[in-house]
Amino acid sequence: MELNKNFEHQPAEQKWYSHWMHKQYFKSIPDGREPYTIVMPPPNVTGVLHMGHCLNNTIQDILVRRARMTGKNACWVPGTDHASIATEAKVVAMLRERGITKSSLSRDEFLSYAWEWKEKYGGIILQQLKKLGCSLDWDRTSFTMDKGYYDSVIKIFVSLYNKGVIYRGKRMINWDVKALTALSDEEVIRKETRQKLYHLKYSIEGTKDFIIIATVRPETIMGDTAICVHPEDERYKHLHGKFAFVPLINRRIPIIADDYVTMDFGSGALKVTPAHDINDYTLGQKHHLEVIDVFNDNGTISEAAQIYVGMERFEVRKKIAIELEEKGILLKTEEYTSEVGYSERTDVVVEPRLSLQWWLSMKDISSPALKAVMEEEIKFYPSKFKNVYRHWMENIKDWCISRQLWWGHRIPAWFDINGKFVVAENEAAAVAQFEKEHGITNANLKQDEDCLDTWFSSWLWPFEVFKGYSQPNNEEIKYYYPTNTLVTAPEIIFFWVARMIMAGFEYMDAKPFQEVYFTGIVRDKQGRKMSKSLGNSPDLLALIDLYGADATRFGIMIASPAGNDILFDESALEQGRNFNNKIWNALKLIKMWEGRQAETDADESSFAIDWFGNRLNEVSLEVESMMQQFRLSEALKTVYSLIWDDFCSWYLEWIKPGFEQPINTAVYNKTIGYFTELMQLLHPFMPFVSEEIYHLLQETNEDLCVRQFKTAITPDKTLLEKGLLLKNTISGLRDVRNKQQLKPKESIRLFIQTENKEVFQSIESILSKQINAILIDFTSENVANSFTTVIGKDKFYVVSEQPVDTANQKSDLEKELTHLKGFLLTVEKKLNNEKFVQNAKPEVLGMEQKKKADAETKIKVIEESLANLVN
RNA sequence: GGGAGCAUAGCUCAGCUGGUUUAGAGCAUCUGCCUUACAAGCAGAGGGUCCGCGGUUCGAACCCGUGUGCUCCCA
Repeated sequence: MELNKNFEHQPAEQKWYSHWMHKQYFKSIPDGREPYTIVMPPPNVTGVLHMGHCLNNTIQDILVRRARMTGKNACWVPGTDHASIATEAKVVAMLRERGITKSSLSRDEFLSYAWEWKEKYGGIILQQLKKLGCSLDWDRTSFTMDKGYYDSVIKIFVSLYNKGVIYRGKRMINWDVKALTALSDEEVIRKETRQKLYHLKYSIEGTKDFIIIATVRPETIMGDTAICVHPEDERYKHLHGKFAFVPLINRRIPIIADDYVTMDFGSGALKVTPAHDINDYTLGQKHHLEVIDVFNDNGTISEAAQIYVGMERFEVRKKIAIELEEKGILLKTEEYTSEVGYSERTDVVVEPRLSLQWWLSMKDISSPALKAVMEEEIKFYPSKFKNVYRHWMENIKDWCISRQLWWGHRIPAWFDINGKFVVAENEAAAVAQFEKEHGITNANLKQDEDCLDTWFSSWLWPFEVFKGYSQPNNEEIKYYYPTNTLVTAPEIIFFWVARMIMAGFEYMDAKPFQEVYFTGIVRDKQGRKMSKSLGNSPDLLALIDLYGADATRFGIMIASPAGNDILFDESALEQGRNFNNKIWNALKLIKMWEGRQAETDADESSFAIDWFGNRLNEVSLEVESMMQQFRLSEALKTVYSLIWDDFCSWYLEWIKPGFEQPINTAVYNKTIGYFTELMQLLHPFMPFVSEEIYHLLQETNEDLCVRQFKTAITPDKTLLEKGLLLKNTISGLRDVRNKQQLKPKESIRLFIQTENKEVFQSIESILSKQINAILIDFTSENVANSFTTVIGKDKFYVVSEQPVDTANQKSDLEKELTHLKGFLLTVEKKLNNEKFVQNAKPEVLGMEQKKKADAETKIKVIEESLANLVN
């Protein structure tokens, strides 16, 4: 069979993905096996695949594929999130392009556009995950606004309302003036922002005096309803209880005292604007101040402000500053940097605003969720996130769950014209409920216009994808729940992870997952977070096309320990592609032997075969343990090095027959077996190339994708050590050849001075092949005209046609001698320390004694060599 | 302002219970090789004040304190 020069990823990816699908390997139905379940964090329905998804889903696929190969019934559930704000924003933008404004549409009209958009573009991301090789059970694809899921969200709202956990309340919220909706605290991004601090004069009633106020928001002065000073501030004690006038509009406001004020910030006097600042609001409530809202929903100035009505807030900031300056009220401005909140979705400055919203009381519902993580009923990897989690859960605030949007789950509250309301699953139930609660029959009710926060639906994800709430105790929920592993970004630990845990305990009476693996954040080479605005996010599909899905998976996994950010570097993908090529070439080599087998003497290769078999067992066990600890990056590195170094660089070279010579059939078959096992180990990480090679190695109807791992046995330590000795000896002697500037084709004669003659005899044939020696013999004394080297405790004399470079050799030996003597000194220092001998554990003591003996032997051997050199 | 974390080779990171040959790997670098699987390769080599200072200990990259620098979260 003629093989291509390089592995061609594109045809292999297409062929194997559709083959796996055809065989329904990813499909899971409950059976007698132990389940292994992962629910995918649902991406936004309008999203496209980016680096974060790539990392996250590669990790999940590795875990799922490995589980599938170890006897588990693996079930990985895909799906998408309706993402109310993000999706609605996209639909609004799309409509704007067509010349349609949202306000000109009815709710139903808008929603039909939104659904049309969702059907057209929704779920592109799921198709992209197939390119990456993700082994998802596609029949289970869920969407947070599927009919059944939608109904469950509504029912849960009603249930929580009836339990008294959901309430309606006027609170200070974060208002997005562009999206025209409330935002939860988590949706607000704080950024250091350069601002100006304006110092303004407020005149004091009945005097010619004035008080100076420093503010970054002069456009809100029309909403001022007090001035506050610190009660102990000597500068202002005479003003307590007096009144001042708001500049420009001359409204009379009291001067109050409260120790909330920081005396040494600005002038020490604070303007209190309860409608537009959370702290001022609290202060206002304490002192019973009036609340004057000077903004409209969209961030323009309202009638209540009296001036600048209808103008945009930041425009007004500039204009009012000019007016205040002209009128002599603005004393000075300073540069000032502070943190300002921006909307995560629209990136506009968030306006604190008093608003009537729906709230979920978090205190009771959160306590089992906190306990479960603290007591490791749910384990976090890495565990440092436990602290973060605890800190948030212990200071948890009520959750604002209403959003002024249409795309989402509409709040099931029904109002009459007088503002009386009931909460019910549907209109008919509401009418009945209204009669019960308010004594009014056949009331004319209108449903709340608002939607629920997206996370109020996705917190049900781990059980509702199995209909655990809508069809309690069904076969699937009983089998798959609690799920096994959640793989997610630490950014959404509060948004989503914490709330899923709460919902799990509240509605399933059990945790939603056993363990959470937090991935890192993908950053670019300079350590910047990848984002659209920076344009530093590479086109993932282009990368997959170029390097292949396996190489992409390799590149993103090779340097990404759990919870650490990963610096994305395209050269890692290149390394992955080179790895593919390496494996491919190993296959080509073996394929060359396919038709060139004979019943020759296999003794020469027996050591290689025994050694590699043991090495394979050793690494299999290591990988298993790393996988259990979620050390995926290290596991991949280990497999990489097993294949590249141990298999290709050592094993294959050791068994390789001479030019055009046949290979022993038994050795050949053994090698095919080893290669197969290597591909199996690699498969979870790089599924396509491994499946392709598996099928090319030998004709089979089985697929690697579902091949079960055999149990690794404990390796033979002496054999492994012998392998190590062989490797070290070969490297050491190759170094001698290099230093002697011997060409590969120039052969040498080798004399070994050792106490372990039998060991070297058993590896002699491999050794001679690897260092191109025409003769290997043993000696008990110095060999004349040779280049001497000491490897471990053994001495090697290399005889070649080249003249021996004594000076070079001498300096090498001296360097080694200095090192050893220094080393011996530290060991002796320890051993001569009485306290060490008394306190150290016996095995440590023994080790030190062995170190000393070894070093002394080596020193002796080197000194002898040096003495011989002088002669 | 409050809290958490990080600092080890040029880069990315291991180093898990303090002792495992005076610190390991991959990538990059350098030297030599187009050796009949692979130049996307082979063989070999060099490269370190384990951030600074102080302490605990027979013994510290690891534990404690402190300083510096960076990152993240919360207000």
